[in-house]
Amino acid sequence: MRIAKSKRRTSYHHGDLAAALTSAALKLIARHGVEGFSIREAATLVGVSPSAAYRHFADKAGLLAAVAKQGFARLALEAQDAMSAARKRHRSAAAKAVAAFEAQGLAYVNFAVNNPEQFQAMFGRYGASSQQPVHNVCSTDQSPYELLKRVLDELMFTKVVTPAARKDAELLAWSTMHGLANIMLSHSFMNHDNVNVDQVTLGIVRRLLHGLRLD
Amino acid sequence: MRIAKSKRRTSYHHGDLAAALTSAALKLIARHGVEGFSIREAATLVGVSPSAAYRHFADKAGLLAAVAKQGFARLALEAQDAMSAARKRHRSAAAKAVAAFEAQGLAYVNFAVNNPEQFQAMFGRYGASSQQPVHNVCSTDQSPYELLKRVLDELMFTKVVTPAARKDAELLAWSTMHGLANIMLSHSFMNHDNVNVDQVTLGIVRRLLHGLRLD
DNA sequence: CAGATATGTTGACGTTGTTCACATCTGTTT
DNA sequence: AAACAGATGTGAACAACGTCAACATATCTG
Repeated sequence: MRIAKSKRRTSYHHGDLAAALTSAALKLIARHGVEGFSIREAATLVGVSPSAAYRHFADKAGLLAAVAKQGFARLALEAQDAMSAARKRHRSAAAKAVAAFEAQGLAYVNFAVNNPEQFQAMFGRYGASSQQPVHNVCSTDQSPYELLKRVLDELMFTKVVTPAARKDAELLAWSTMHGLANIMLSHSFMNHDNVNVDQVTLGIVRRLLHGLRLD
Repeated sequence: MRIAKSKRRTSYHHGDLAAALTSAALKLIARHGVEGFSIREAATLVGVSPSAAYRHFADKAGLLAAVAKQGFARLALEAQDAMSAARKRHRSAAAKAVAAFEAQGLAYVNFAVNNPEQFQAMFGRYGASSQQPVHNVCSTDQSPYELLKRVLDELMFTKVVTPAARKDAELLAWSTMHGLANIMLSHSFMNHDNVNVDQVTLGIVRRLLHGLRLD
């Protein structure tokens, strides 16, 4: 793993090393993958000695957790944008809810496909989330699971369902979306070279929606 | 990472180092996780010098791929056993198909929950499957995706559906099962301490089955 | 201005993946 | 049986890694 050239800086102190390191980490993760990432390379890229990183992060996992955190924030933002845009295209509350649900699924899968390595840092076993509880790495209002729960509520607000059935519906929807996202970027058991991600995703989301009818 | 004591052996040659190494790797992966696994520790555990491993595997990823391969074989076996047992409990072909589908889902999720690290080696980005095409690591008749396709065929053999709809159904089912398995072992966005894995899984599988109606 | 605190550097330790030259065993050919 | 070739294991080495302790320097607070 060749180490890239270092930037120079004039002052002894960096200014915002923590942010610079997470952003460098994001770049490097995108390049060599999460497992190929090294704290030393990130430090060198930022133009700082490797041990400087330890003033801002407990260890390698800590840095990766910061990358994951950033990812959750961005995903929540993108999903919410997509949802509110989708809602604007319809009049009735029911149609709005359906459109929002579809938009959320599309946003989720697209995020995974377009940022596979960050997605891996967010959900993978290596970097974050699974060694530590998710709350350390993702606030409640950015949790994709919470987001999905909310749009599901919107979708079923008229129906009267038992709490258990609601919980089942949540888990089913979350499983399907999470599974689809993982499959889309795993390059396993699929040849999605000639595949339109949006189209396939929308197909699955609609079928899921259809299956979610709680009757 | 402390290295365990080594076994002794009498002869210069080992006999079946490849198998011994994969089995040691499986043990160690179960202990420290995939990312904490080292080829040196496996070699030491088997009682052999680290470089000996390179006579049997190209590199670390190669060894992990072997572990993954073993996992696919075992999963296929368990799933098929569970399916044929389930089929025996019913008379009509339709009921058999439904029972087999349920059994397959249960087997899949249970395998993931009971062998989380091997599951990770099979599907994770680190060890295998994603750097190399799956065929290197899992033969067609052991592919969980193929298995699921077959049981889906059985399930829908009466219905006439377009190939596109069938493909959609396959992807939906595969996404849901794979997603559920991942969620079950991610300890994220769920507190499944007081959770009966079989019961929850069966609930999801039945709901999926319900959503799969191709009308 | 002075001390305290935050931040960055240097150098080191132990571990890792991997390779190369060498040793030893096994099987085949003469 | 002797000689050889191929397969398999060893030992020492290399560069890179995560992490830490001792030290240096900048910034903040009084």
